[in-house]
Amino acid sequence: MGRATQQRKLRTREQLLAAAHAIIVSDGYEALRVEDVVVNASVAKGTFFSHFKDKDALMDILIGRKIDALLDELEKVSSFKTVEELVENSMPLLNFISSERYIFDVFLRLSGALAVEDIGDIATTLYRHDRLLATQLSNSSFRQDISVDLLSEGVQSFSINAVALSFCALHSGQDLKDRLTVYLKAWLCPG
Amino acid sequence: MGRATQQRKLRTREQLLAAAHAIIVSDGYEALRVEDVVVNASVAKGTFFSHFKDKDALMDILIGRKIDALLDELEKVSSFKTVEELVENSMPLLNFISSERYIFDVFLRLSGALAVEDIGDIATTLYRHDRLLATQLSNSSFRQDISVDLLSEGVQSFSINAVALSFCALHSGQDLKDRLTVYLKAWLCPG
Amino acid sequence: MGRATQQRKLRTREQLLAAAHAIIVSDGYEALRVEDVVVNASVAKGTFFSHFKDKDALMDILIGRKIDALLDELEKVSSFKTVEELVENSMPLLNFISSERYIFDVFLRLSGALAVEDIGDIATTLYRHDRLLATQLSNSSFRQDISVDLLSEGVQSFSINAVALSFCALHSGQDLKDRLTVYLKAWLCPG
Amino acid sequence: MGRATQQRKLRTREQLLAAAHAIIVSDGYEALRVEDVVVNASVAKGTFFSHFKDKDALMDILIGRKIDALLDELEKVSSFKTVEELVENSMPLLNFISSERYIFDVFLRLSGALAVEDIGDIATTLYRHDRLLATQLSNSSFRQDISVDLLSEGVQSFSINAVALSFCALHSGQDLKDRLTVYLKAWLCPG
DNA sequence: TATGAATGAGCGTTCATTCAT
DNA sequence: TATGAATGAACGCTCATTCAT
Repeated sequence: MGRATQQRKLRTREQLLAAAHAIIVSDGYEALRVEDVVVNASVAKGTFFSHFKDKDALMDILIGRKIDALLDELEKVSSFKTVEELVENSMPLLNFISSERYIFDVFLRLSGALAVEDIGDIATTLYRHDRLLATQLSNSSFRQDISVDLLSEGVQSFSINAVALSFCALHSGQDLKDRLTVYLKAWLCPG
Repeated sequence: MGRATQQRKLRTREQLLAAAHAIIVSDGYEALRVEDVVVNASVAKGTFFSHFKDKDALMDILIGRKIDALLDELEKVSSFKTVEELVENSMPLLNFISSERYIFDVFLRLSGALAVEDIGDIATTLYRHDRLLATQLSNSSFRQDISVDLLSEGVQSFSINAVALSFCALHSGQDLKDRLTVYLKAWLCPG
Repeated sequence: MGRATQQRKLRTREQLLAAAHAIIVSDGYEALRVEDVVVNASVAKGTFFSHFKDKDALMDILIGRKIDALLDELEKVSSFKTVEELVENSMPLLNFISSERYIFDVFLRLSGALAVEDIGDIATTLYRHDRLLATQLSNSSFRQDISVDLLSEGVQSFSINAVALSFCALHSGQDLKDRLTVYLKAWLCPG
Repeated sequence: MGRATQQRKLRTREQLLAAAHAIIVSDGYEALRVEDVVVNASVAKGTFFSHFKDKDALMDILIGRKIDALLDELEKVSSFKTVEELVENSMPLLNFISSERYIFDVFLRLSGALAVEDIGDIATTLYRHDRLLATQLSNSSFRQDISVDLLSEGVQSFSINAVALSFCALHSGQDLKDRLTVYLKAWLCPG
């Protein structure tokens, strides 16, 4: 593949990603249609599939990019002094996940794939999240009777549960935070 | 509405449910087609939609019934002496939920609706599950520093997480059980 | 059938007609659904069909009533001095017919049935229209070289054509009148 | 769009039209089912709707083609010496229009759209009919006191009326012709 | 690599009408 | 007479994905 061809390919790919991003910003992830993406990118339908394995692959990249940006922020904190601090720092990510059912489903679907490398970019991102959380918890002084990995899995379990409950019309955004705080206090500082 | 007419409607409804149940037993939930249901029930397609809002509504009822049956079993136990006993008794339900991605999705979607009456039968069922678990935990002697409701929500969080992980090809059924045991020991008997 | 029963039947019938009329007034003929009629009349679906052969029968009555009222007005004129006068007097009826495609279709469908008695109320009404027009024309002094019946059929042909053209978005209500005037001058006063 | 692709699309379109035509020839327009068309054309259902907006759009094309063929015949005549000749030459088209209620309805619905280009092929065809008739009449020597366009519209009005009446069970095909002859003599040769 | 026509299974809907009670 | 559950044949549509050029 010549240099020019390579550049063209890259440009097309970015056009597709940009078009998809624009749609998501205005209409949400759920509403994204391959048809619209290719039209907005001024590219043929088939071209889409020569750049991305399938629609999910595109979604993973888009969601992965977003989460990566959020993790960049989260990474600035090396440890948590209190549960409140942990919750506070988790909110941007959780708010994103709870912003749309579609995102939550992707997240949940792939969070079971933590240790699997070949699933794609988003799995890497989620793995990064898992490791980051474990590291931060190991630098913090919560309960010491269980492994950091277990501690981390617990935090994730409660986070997911809190987000799931937030999809019920009765639970507002504030609820998510309060609920998670209660959960994590009981989990991280028992007794 | 005359008594006879009422009975007729009920009968048709049961025919529909029975036909759907038969399909699910042999081919799974995912494979259920409205077309097949009405043919097997010897009923017109229009009739289906006068009984159920859409296919999902039927699915909810079917899944709800199945869970109800499992809860009937679970209800025979009034308390758990050990985490192992709790896990052991939870397995039938968890195995069902993890038996098909479709079921898990329905379960997760509706488990956010606890205590909401107007969502339909399955919400009632999930509420029943929540209450049953809380009662059983209150009769058991696990950690006493937090409310029974919180204890119950934690159990559910970990259960869902364990099931979610079980959908990753790497984790087998045995894993689900072991993983949950580890989780719940850390949750129910900290320190 | 007892007197009381008879009265009840009549009352139900009027309830149905009233309910239908209300729907038509607010949503038009096209939008009328048997379902809505029976609900508004607080009557069962089947009852509708014991009062009217089918939905069309109801429509015919409703449209027939409306046309009859218009003919009552038209009847006050015994002859036309000019084409303009004929057109002017025809407009209420033509405006009604052109007010909705549905009405036009019914009108056209049944206007072929002029001499047939057993088609229903509306046929009688259309027959009345035909006779009325013929009488009025015979009292007028338009071309005398052809029979009054033929003269009348021509007027009706042109009227229908003018209404048909009015359904094209390009032709407004005023057009209908102007167009018809040109037609009828050429038809009624040739040479 | 590549030449080959373009040809392929055209070929598919013709397959669809051919399949539909075959059905119509054997069973009539009324009996045409989209399902049957796609099966006979060995094409997916989705393909149908990417070629035609809906079933009606296909019907319009088919009816338009048929009328076009009839107009090709009619075009061979440049003028009419007598009303009988005009009627005689009009019969193929009128017989087609009166052969099925469905066709008449389409014809009537669209004949209001004369001179409107964007309605579709059939409108173009009807426009062609209108122009052809006007030209033929202008070459003939019927009444000269009115414009050729008006003369033509009158012929069409009477034709439509004659066809409409032919749908009444009482009027046979012969009637249509006779009736039209009477109408047109009075219209074209008054006095 | 790019193109875009074609795929295809199934859902939800419509709604006048019938018929057993 | 009144009831209302049941009928049933299409239609339109969805939309990610494939494949021949």
